[in-house]
Amino acid sequence: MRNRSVTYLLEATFQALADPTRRAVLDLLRRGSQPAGQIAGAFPVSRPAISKHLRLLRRAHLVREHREGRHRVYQLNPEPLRTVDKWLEHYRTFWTMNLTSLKNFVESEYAKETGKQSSVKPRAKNSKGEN
Amino acid sequence: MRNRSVTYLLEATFQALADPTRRAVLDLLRRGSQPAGQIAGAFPVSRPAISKHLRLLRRAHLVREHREGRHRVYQLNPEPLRTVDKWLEHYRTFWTMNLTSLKNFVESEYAKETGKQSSVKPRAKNSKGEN
DNA sequence: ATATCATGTAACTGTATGGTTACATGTTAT
DNA sequence: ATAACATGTAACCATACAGTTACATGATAT
Repeated sequence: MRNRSVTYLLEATFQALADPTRRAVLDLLRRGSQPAGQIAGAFPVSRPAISKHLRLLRRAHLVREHREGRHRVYQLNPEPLRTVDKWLEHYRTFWTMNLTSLKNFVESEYAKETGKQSSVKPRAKNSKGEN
Repeated sequence: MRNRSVTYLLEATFQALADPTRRAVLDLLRRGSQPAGQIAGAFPVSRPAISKHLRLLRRAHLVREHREGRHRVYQLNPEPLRTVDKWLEHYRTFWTMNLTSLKNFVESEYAKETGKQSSVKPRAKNSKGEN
């Protein structure tokens, strides 16, 4: 379903972005569309290797391809990156928060859930001996 | 420095984010730190499987771990996601640009239909045959 | 000391990835 | 038709990973 689609899209996208060569291909395509051979020429690996990278990028819909004579021109499609951006949204609040207050927040949440005292700050344990 | 390079960090991060279970773990930790066992309890896979996921998340520095008695409490570390956010920046302009061109496209279509002038310059076709 | 709990690691399996070279397919030029 | 070009795919190899079960380690409680 939709939820499944987003999950799958994110999976394919992150997977595609995990490889430095593929990220470099995207960076390259930011400057403009290019045929496969020209893309391959920009990297120190074999042409078939790039062909396979392009396949993964296609699978993630990060690039589109159209034929132009005997060339296959690849074009950047930023759409999936927007999905990544949206996914990041949940976490953005975390780093805008001051790191110290984040730490406190997280630890107090843990304390609430477990009823246990977090080991960091307060030493006021009950009658138990410390150290 | 342990921070080899942004490239390496991005690689480990995207790699870690590629798995839906690991993303779910992060989503869980957004609510608060938890010991490994409790995290594992939230998923339908075996505990060692989660343990390995946590190892990858650790490698990407997406979580931190500290011992608390016989528990190992895992805490979200959003820092690498900030790096991802920064990486996305290059592409963000891209999709806002796409939205802009889409807007222009829609407006020009509207103009064609109504004969109204829009902000998009009318294409002066050359002598080439048009159908 | 011993049992129990919490957790990581080893060993193993099946699958995917990243790389290579060799080959197939389709397009353009002669 | 044929040669040359652009590109993808197959076959193969090594490595990584996601999952499993069995085992090792370390902390608590008795």
